[in-house]
Amino acid sequence: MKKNDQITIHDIARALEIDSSTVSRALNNSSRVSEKTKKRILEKAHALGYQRNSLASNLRTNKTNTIGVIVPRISRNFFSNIISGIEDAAYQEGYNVVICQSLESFDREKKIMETLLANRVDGILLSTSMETLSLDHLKPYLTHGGPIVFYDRPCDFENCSSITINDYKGSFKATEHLILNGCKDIVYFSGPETVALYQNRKKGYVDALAKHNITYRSDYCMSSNLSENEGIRLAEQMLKLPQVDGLFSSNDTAAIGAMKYLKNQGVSVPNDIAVVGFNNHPISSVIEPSLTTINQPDFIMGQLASSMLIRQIKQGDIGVSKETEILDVELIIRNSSQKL
Amino acid sequence: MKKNDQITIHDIARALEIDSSTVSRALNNSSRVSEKTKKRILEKAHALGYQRNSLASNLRTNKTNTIGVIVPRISRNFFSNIISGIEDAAYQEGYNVVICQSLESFDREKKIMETLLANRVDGILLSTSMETLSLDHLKPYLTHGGPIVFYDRPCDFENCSSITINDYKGSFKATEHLILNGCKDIVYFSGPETVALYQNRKKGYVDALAKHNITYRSDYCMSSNLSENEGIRLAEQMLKLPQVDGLFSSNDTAAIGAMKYLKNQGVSVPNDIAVVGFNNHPISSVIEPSLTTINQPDFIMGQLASSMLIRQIKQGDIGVSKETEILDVELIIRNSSQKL
DNA sequence: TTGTACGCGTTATCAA
DNA sequence: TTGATAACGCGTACAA
Repeated sequence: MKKNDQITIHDIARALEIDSSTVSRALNNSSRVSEKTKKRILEKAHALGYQRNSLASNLRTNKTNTIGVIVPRISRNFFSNIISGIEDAAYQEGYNVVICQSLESFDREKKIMETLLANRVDGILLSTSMETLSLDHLKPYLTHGGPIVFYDRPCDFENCSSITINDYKGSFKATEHLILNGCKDIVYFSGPETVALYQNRKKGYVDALAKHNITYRSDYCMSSNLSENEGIRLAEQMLKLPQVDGLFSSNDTAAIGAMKYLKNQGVSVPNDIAVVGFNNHPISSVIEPSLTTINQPDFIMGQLASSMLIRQIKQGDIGVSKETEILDVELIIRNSSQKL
Repeated sequence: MKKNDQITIHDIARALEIDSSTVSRALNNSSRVSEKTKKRILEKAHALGYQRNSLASNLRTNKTNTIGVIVPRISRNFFSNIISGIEDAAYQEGYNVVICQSLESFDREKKIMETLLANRVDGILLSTSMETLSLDHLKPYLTHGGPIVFYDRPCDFENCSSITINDYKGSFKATEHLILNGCKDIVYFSGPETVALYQNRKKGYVDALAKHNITYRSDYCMSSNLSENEGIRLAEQMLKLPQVDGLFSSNDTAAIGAMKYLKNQGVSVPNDIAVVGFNNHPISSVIEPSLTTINQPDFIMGQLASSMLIRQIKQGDIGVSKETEILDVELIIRNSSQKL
């Protein structure tokens, strides 16, 4: 377990009585080395147990072949599917992926940005934390690092591209679905309204009500961090309202908490209160009644974000034009929303 | 978005008409620099927008302050909880974490090992892929890199420590629980029996039967990759057996697939067939009937693995003695296993 | 096709 | 307390 026995290209060169630059070229499969010496070098490298030092190589070339991913929380099913998509595309392009969790903390996000810049990743995929209100902490990376592409949580910053899902439309569809199923008094669970994504979702809810001539009442709109416990708490609060026949939660987790509470209280879903969630979390198909929800193309979003970023990295400084891709969503109708 | 405008310690040195080595010392908060010049340097560094280049530093010091984590699949709840634990402990020690997915592929695992070695991570946390039968691909890293600690999936290799959960005991408890609830003909869903972890779980099942004088029948033991679909398939197969009154699945996912199938076929859980799973997956508490299962301390296992590895990294070559920690598990009794 | 010579940005060593 | 110099391992412009 000593660390001093590193074999370098110079060791190979010495053993073969050639120059290290030739070894370097051979190991990078350059065409400027004869097949014969290339073969000799590769054999000797293997025999000596040579292991390339990417640190040195990256320092020299000023590239790391690595993209950084900042994700609010890995353990959320939605994000781990995105990560799988990101890795899938990156892997095919020969890029490594470094994953960092902000845990929804702005301070951690800032620190991560510094670390990624210090480690000279070639580009960054970013879904901002819920605490992130200003994006100034991205400037050093954009100046000295590389491109940043936002995913999932929409942001508008300098020339950064973004790829998100159509939160507005999903929310609109979900709300309208409840209305078409006879709901008139629909409670809405919102996330933090400082976050653009939740502003969009709320707008979808409001506009769907408006389209069907239902008055928006602010006490029917409840904000939280959308955890399961908050879902329970808000459901309790909801039952205190004069009339409620529908609930649209802007994520499944809170919807599930609410459903558990309602079941507990003997309130029938969907007959007393119809429920629609957002995310298509695996639990939504298992819970009883199964939860109507909005499916987002998470894996695909990851793939697209990854390849968009890598394309921009390869383009270099020139021609990086701001792209904005918005992916379509799908209403998945199950049992929680259809009154008998 | 140009990359040539990197400010280095030399730029700072030049601006201040001092030597770059002093700048380096100041930036590393060395005590061998006067407070006065330290302050001047830090201010100038900030003014110029200096961003440390870790690549160069790591190359020079031959340390990266980074640990690599190889995980079969991030999107499995169990593993993402482990990762959270790993990051939590690493973060506190000031280490960065690089997460890589093998996707249960031996080839990818091999490739990842090479990448991590090339990038000179200081140590590796490894949960081997299901395809991994030989561990020879770890040798280069152990020779030229640093320590490896196995987590979750037990492995015995050279002087590598490991931290796992007590699969045998969990499995024994689960099986005995079924027996004590009146089951005599208990089907067992095993994972690939080439994997040590599943060997241990199987042994727990077999021994529990033996303790209660129930004959083990090999046709009651069914192997698969334990996906939900495999759970469905095996459940179908299970119903063809002469007598079955219990099912112990070595993970929740397959148990859930089976429960869905049984419900579909009008077989009552737990009255006709009692079911116990393994993992305490979030779905297990939501499905109806709720699933009795084995809870594993995933987050804690991650924390422990992380701090064990970092301790070994700090110790260096000397004194790395092989440690083997086995964490206890807990039977969580719910409704799927208690006959009325 | 191969060799020479130097630089990437940082830090360790030695001397002042 | 600071400076001068070399070295980490690799890649590349240039020359041969």
